[in-house]
Amino acid sequence: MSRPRATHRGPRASSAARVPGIDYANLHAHFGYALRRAQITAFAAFARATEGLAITPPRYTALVILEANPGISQSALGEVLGTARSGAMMLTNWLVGRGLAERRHRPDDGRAWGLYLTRGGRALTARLKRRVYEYDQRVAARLTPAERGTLLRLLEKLTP
Amino acid sequence: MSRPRATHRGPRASSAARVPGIDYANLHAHFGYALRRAQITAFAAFARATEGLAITPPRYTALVILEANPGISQSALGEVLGTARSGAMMLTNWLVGRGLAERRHRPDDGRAWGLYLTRGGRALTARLKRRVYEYDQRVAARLTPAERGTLLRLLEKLTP
DNA sequence: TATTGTTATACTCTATAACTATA
DNA sequence: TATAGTTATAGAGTATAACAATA
Repeated sequence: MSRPRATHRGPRASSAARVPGIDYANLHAHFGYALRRAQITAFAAFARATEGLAITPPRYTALVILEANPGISQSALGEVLGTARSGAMMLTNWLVGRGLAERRHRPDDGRAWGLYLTRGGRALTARLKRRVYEYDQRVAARLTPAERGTLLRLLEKLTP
Repeated sequence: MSRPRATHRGPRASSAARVPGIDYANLHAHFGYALRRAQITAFAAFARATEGLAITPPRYTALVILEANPGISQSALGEVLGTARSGAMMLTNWLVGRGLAERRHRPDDGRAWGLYLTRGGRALTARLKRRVYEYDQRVAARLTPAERGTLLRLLEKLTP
């Protein structure tokens, strides 16, 4: 996925700390392992930022993408999220059911929907963006400003 | 989780590439998003490294932990993996069912098991470690040696 | 023939809670 | 009373496959 495809059920308490007395061998020298641990930390921050709002990472991504790409089709949304069409549909159903997004028929293509945020969806998205950004920066606060830029650059370089 | 807790079902085809024509807003400036994309790349490499072996990240972690901590209890293993006791049990059942690990009664505590790799488990673990390391390095090859060290250091610093 | 959306189904992983046996 | 292991159950998330409508 491009595509943050999350398996994430909402707030989780787990931390990424090492268990004392355990020999981790060379696990921590692996990028896959180190990335996973860091991601758990970032997930925990996301969960706190969206507490009580039933927003998961893919839902958040969908809101941001819909805001920036009004009229996008369900298939394209699924492609961005890296999920199958059926998954994009259930996600869209959830957004529509909450009154956050709506489907509009496309004049040019009778098969596809155009997806749009509702007023409530735009309001929630704006609020979420502030909160998620705030908690993201709180995680990043463990690094110096220079280190933050370096980390983002290296992560981007790692990803094709 | 500490704890690489994977939701990962084996080889997955998804890539982490951007979809052309889509406005991603400032998603890529978020550490949570960037970490997730990088992790997807690392997962894909892990899947290739373990192709056909039915090894998932938590299973791999369990093998490495059992190798380095012979006699560890199921509860401790669950704590390392960041999963509930029931999850540690199912994972252990899987390893035992494949003949990779065995439970031995502890002389000092009648409640707990001591977990040990079998000879086959040790052989598979040794093989997996080489392969996973190889693919991990292949991902890291997109970075210079200096950048690799920097990335690991920054990821470690990000994680409490 | 290919594509969009839809529905149904199954599978994996995980969590919770209740139970037992030991401590 | 607390802990290790076990079992059963439920839930979220995802994938696959088949179908109808449209291109």
